[in-house]
Amino acid sequence: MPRPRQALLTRQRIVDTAAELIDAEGLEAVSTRRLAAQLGVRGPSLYNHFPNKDAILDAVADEITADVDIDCFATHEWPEALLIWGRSYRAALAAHPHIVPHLARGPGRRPRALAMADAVYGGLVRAGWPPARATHIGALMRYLVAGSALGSFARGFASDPAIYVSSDYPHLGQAHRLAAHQREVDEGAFELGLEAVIKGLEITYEEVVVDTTHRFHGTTRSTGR
Amino acid sequence: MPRPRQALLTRQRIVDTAAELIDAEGLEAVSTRRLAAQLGVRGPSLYNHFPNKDAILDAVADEITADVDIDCFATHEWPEALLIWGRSYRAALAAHPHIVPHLARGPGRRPRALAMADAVYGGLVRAGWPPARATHIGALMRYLVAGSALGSFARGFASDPAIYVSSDYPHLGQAHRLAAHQREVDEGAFELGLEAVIKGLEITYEEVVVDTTHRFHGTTRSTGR
DNA sequence: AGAAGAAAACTACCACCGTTAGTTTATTCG
DNA sequence: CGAATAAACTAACGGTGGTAGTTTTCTTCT
Repeated sequence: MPRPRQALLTRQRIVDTAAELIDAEGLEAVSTRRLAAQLGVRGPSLYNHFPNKDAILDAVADEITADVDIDCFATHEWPEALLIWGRSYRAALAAHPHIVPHLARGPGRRPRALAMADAVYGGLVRAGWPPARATHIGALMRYLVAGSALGSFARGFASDPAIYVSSDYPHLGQAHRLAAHQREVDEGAFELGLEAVIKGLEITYEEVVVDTTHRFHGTTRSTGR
Repeated sequence: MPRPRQALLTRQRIVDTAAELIDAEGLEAVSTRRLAAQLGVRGPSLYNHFPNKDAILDAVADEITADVDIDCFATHEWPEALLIWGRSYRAALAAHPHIVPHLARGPGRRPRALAMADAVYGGLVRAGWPPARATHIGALMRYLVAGSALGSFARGFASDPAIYVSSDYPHLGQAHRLAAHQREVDEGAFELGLEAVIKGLEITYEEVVVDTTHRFHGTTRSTGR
């Protein structure tokens, strides 16, 4: 079957179908042939629209972060902006957790991720954070978001309860019951971490930014570590 | 070549060689044939010692976490124990960052990871943390450690500076210079996060544990969220 | 209108992947 | 000593990402 009168594929259709497949059967289930079959097409046809498989997954990842709220950095003070951004970022990834391992394999070409980094970095620097700290805060937030979104990784516990009867792990008898509600654990851990981090950063902000700027325009040396 | 007089392979030798290969060329470079070749052997021979490839990678991951300090939970107050554990955990993973994506693919059979979870959970509960909170704290710490150890993922920035000239990202001109020293960024972000989290948890601890226990043995209801 | 070129599907491969089956030989155990 | 086990091998299976080259359609330019 040569070029059809009406094109069978679109970048958008490929991305959407890939996302569905990932959500339904996980990242490993996505092979070029399998994805193509789902699209009623023959495998190599995908390469008319994407240079390789990674580019498809990058596009899926990029799409998923489309509606992360980054305007908040223009409309709110930095602590609240971090809260809003972090929660919407996490919600976006947690809705498609199977894509998260792909993020762990390199930066890729994801324009929206760059736009996000830009907004966060810009907002923090504008608020007075030193550039290096702004970068740290952005990275730190990504750790929390990605870690908690990826249940299967956050899950330090196996799904087989038989493991925990071993007396090698005397305290885990109750813990594995908690692990059964993994969604709640991840959500709770994220909220706990998010709030703790922002609390801690507000203290650091007073020391590093406010004191240094307003008091006597002094050296940053005194902030210690 | 049938069974040799002296066995060519050992579980330990396979694990060590796999770790070297991962460190030198990354996780994707490890195929059973390639690993076998490095061991002077023929691929399927590995299956005399491990049930499958994942088990080999699990063993590597487990070995790498061998000297994470978990005794600290027996010898220190919980905030300092978290600090010590977190830093040694991160150091262990950061020394072999290419293995981290494998951790993101499920719990696997890693006895040392379970022992670690047990020690952390036990230590926190012994210190008075409610079980659910102890689980959250353990998960939260793993987010920070894994995220910061995996530079290539934490790196929200591509290595190609040409991307950042685009006016779509007005604030990233300086940021990508920081991204060049990715090791330092990850280390800085981790330290910032670790200290902020512990600060924040100490506040929460006062509210949730000390107040509830010592004041009037009240209900836990008042701690809110 | 007609020629030229790009685009989008295809078939046929390629090298590689993880894994299984079955073979041969050496070691170990009863 | 015989039997069972263990550790290497060869051969092969189905699947993978990706390339080359073919055919036909659509678009664009003169």
